[in-house]
Formats: sequence, C-alpha cells, structure tokens
Amino acid sequence: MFELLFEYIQRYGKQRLSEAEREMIRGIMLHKRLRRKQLFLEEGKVCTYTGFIVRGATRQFSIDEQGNEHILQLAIENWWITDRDSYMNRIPSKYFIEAWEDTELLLMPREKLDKLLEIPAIKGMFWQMSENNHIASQKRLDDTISLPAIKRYEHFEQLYPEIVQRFPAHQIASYLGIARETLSRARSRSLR
Amino acid sequence: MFELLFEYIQRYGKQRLSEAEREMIRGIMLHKRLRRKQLFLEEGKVCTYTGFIVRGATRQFSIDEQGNEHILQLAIENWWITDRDSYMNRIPSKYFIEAWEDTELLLMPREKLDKLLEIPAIKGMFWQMSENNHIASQKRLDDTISLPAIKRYEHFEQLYPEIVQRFPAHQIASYLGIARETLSRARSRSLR
DNA sequence: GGATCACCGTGACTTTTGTCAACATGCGTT
DNA sequence: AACGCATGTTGACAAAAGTCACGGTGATCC
Repeated sequence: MFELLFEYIQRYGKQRLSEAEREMIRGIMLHKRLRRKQLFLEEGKVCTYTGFIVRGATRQFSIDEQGNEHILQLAIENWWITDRDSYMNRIPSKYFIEAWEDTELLLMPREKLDKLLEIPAIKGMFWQMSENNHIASQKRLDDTISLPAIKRYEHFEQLYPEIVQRFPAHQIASYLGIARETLSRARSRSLR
Repeated sequence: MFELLFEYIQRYGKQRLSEAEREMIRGIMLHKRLRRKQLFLEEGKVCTYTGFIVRGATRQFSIDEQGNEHILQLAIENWWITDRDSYMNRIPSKYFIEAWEDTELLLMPREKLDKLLEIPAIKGMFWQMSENNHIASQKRLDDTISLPAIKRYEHFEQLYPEIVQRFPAHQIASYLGIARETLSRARSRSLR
C-alpha cells in the first residue's frame, strides 16, 4: 500500500528513500478509509492531516452565503488533499473535503510533519508540491480570467481526462465557475 | 539598499543573517534599474532572474490570440517578481513583466540559486514564498469562481489598498478579469 | 416493483458582462 | 500653447451566462 506513495516521493523529491526512511514513514503515516460522501475536512475545523490518495476520488469545496458550493479541487489517486493554509498555520478552514468515491488515504499528521521533513526526499517533495500547486493555480487563474466557459472546459478536459470521466458534469461546472446548464449547452454545441 | 531585502529575508525565513551571509548575498545579487515601460521579462524568453522590488511597481501579464492583455500580478515594493515556472524549470515564459513606474530591483540569477539556498534564512524564505503564493492563488481562485465582478473588486481593494492607489483602474480590471467599463460602472453604482 | 433520487438536457426568460463608440479630462512633450 | 496620449465615464446595443422550470433516464433503496 505504501509502494505507490514511496514511488511518488522519490519521483517528486528527486532522491531515493533508504529502508530506514521507509520504515519511519510507515511508522508515522496513518491509513484511513473514507466511504462515499464522508468528510475528510469540515469548514471551521483545523485541517490536521494532509492525505495522499491511494485509491478513490475526493472533492474540495467552499459554501458561500447563498449556500452554493464552489469546487476548488477534484482529486484522484496519486494526489494530495489538504487545506494548506489551515494545515500549515493551524487555523480553521473555510473548506470541505469530501470523498466522492470510497477512498483510501495515507495521512501525514501535522504534529509529525517536522519529523517527516527530516527525510530529504520528503522535504524535496513537499517543496515541489507547493511549487507545482502554485504554478498550476497560476495557470488555472490565467485561464479563468482569459477564456470563455467552453474554452476553459476544453482545456480542463485535455489536461485531466480522467477527472472528467470520474466526476459528474455538474461538479466540473462548479470547478470551472460556471452553471451546470451552461456547461451542458456548451458541450452539446461544440459537438456539432 | 540591501537593508530592505535583509529584513524581508529574516522575517519570512525566520532566521537571522550573519555578516558573512550578508556579504555573500551582496556578492551574488545584482542591482538593476528599470525605467517605466521597460521589460523585465518577455514572452518566449526564459526568466533567468527572480527580482525583489526595492522601489517602484511592476505588472505581469499574458497576451492572448486576440491581442488582449491579462494581468496576473501587480507588484510594488517588498514583492518578488518572476515567472516561477520558467525560472525554476528553465522553460520559455508565456508572460511579460513590465515596469509600471521607474523601478529598482535586486536580482537572484537562476544559476546562482543553489548557492543562495545554502543560506538557511534564504531557504526558509524561498519555501515560505512558495507556500504563501500557493495559498494566495488558491484564495484568488476561490474569489474568481465564486464572486461577481463588484465583490471581487471590493475584496481586492480591501486586501491591497496601495495597489489600487498606484495602478490605473483598467489595469485592476484586467487583473480581476473584467472589462474596464464594467469596473467603472460597478464603482459608480456602489457609491450611491 | 414502485418510489425516490441524482444526473443531464432543454426551453424561456433575466441578469450580468462585454463591445463599440463618443466624449471629457488631465498630463507630459515638443 | 498645441498636440498627442492615457485615462475614465457613459450610452446603446450585443453576447454570454445565470436562473427557473420541466422532463427524461437510469440507478438505488425499501
């Protein structure tokens, strides 16, 4: 079960993991199962874990004053889920994270983070995550302010075909910041 | 001139700089002046520097197929400017960065980055920058997909009052992803 | 196996935002 | 002083997107 994670860490941390380090990781990180619709994080709570998805799919969203959901992240295997602000700074979160399919996670508890970061490969990976996330959000932002709805959808579909497969269209619409009807229409128009 | 930077590094790196470290930074980082409208980075070029604004103001933008500019960042004193993707991965940039006022910068050359990161305070700061940027782009993204134009403007104004002072309204509009006329109307309506 | 629910599509209409054009103002340059 | 240029505002209209309502389909749950 840890194999997927070890591989991920080595790839993004750009360093190999010794057997001792693997043992340490196995000792610290927790295994957790979530059933569909179960919450990993709730608004108002501090996000005390960062989770690595071994199997399954999750979505992160906020709820505005009108009660509308706005999806910030859709995640599947090999992705990390967390509210980084809440996790790092131990402040209450504005977000929910919910299992969309039955999901298996490996968790990094916040209070053991310093211990884990002593492992060079993890430190490198953690850095890289932040880096990649920043770059990805920058691109997403650029798309969001530059492109009409349909183009945004096409970009997204091209970038994450598997996500589009595994989540219903109205979740994708929310992720793109458009109404589900708009997406539906845009899609049927682009077929012709 | 380096004093502002040293203070910044110590604050965000959460460590003190020794005199030797300061000397090393002074030896590596370059001083650069840009006049208004002069480019710091151009589309298609690799971003070989990360710059710290000592004095002045800059804007980062992309240009789409229709020739429209889309502003990604507006920056003033004490901010860093770079295309992180281009800088870190040495790939051609999609963005322009232009001095909006006459500007003074301190530059970290990409090829000396590893040397600079040997200084713990800089390493900590660089990490923190990535972290903060990640969190900030997440929030901006949340706003962009959740809020109508006028609300986005109000948020922005509250968050960065000085930016709103120093850049013309049509730049702010572009940053928010709306037409300048829309911003103008939204503003006059919110006064009544 | 009937009811319920989630999901997707579509029509009709409203609201928001963009586009194009015209105009006023202020500023710097020559 | 005269000019161009950037900026900001407003009106009229067009386009994009949102909202509300309805219906259909397929899955799931008693």
